Amino acid sequence: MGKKVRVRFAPSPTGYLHIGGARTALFNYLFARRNGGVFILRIEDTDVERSSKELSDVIIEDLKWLGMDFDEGPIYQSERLEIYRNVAEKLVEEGKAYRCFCNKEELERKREEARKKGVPYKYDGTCRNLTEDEIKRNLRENKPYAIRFKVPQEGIIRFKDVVQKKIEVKCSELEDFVLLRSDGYPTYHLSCVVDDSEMGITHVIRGADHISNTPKQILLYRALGRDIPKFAHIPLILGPDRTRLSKRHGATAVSKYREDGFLPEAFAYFLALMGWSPRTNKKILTMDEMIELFDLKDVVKTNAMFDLKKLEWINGKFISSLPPERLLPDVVNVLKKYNLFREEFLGEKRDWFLKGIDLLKIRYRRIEDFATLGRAYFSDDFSYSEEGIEKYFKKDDALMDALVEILNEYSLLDELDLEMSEKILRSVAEKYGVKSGDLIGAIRVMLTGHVVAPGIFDVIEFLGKDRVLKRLQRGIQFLKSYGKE
RNA sequence: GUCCCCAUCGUCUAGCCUGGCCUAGGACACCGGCCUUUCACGCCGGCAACAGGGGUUCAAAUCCCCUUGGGGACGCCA
Repeated sequence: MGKKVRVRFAPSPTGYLHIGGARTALFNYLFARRNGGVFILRIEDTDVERSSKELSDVIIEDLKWLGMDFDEGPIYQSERLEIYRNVAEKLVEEGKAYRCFCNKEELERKREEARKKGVPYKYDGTCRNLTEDEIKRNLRENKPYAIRFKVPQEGIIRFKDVVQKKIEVKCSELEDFVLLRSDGYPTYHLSCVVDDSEMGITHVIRGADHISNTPKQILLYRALGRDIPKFAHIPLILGPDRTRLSKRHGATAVSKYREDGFLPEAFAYFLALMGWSPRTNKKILTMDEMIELFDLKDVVKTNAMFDLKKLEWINGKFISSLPPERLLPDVVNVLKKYNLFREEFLGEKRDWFLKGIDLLKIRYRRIEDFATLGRAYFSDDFSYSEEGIEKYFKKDDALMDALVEILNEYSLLDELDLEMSEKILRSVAEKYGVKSGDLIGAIRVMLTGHVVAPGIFDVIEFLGKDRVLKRLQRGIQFLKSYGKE
């Protein structure tokens, strides 16, 4: 029996939650839930300059939107500074780390030099072998210092990544990396290792960009005498140009997709599909189903490219399959955004509103579509599409007569329902020798503004007698003056 | 440049570990067709890949080596 699984998502609040981070969080979350483990949120805000509380709040909000709730945390590293300092000092006492008095300018110069020469830069170890006296003098002079880890000169670090292959790096490739900066703040390596081990993290699931950090951290675990967790480095997400997805590829913030009308269920599933193979014939999976199926063994090694088309397809699938009640709040929001919302949609017309969502959802891929493509269903203020006019507004006497007769017949009815509206239309079409398709097409554009719509009789029933008559009148007027010859 | 990792349709991937069932499967996208009052949905069909070269073997997408290509890391950022 292994230990209880404990994983963490550890973003640094120097920007919004981006797609890559969200997916890392998701894999951690799925893994934790699948194994009855604990999912912890840790905020790595040790870079005071760039971190902010606002940003970490937004990240938490985005995680929750995606349906990921954490069991412990958020733990802020900025509140644990004392711990890291103590560990660093202890390492110095034990001779496993040392004070480095080199100043930044000096180091920058050496790095620059190395770059010019085209040789790989590595800290030269100037302060590694300082004598006791030199150290004392520096200290007495109050020279600022950083603490560096003393990397063994020889040996090979090997680890078996859960996702990748066996990875091995020679110690000679590693430099004496900084643990504690001269301002007293820990670097990533220190705070990460200290926290992971103190929090009892069993599996470190993170982006493949961290692979090269792992050997250093393993060394640190050893120096500290702590258990080394399992590592799972998941492949990166690439933009269309095959480089790591970043701001310049456009929208990378999760919040942007939320605003653009993507459903959290859809977005999470899409994220999971980049780098994970659920091995099932099911096309769409909910979060619970993903949890059921998730296994790190099914995480692939190759980087994935972000494919918006697929996201949209998945989103469309979710929109189609979700009950209108679930879609309602999102549709309300987007209608508000477009100034199409009316209070009665949530009041006396709620059922009618739900019916509308249900009618439309199967052909929409974004929530936004309810307000754009679906404008005519919720507002009387809409125009006819070019395509609609072109295709169905033909000047034709028989068509015109039929339209007028339909208008009359409809107005005689108490209520326009699905059956009656169709019965009347079909008989009028026959009477005037007009193809019912042409008649329906023209009416569709008059009622909805588009050539694309749900079944016309559904639309008629949904809009109701009053609106149908008004729109028909308006349409007939329009046809008289602007119809195509 | 140095080190590390990766390599199947345009894209996401199955198959690779434990060679033969692979004339390489699925999905998105794309293109046809059916259904239909339109579109969408749905259904049917099509296009399309083992990066290249050497081995090993009776047999290689699967194992080994090289080349090429791609990505990542080389900070007192995380």
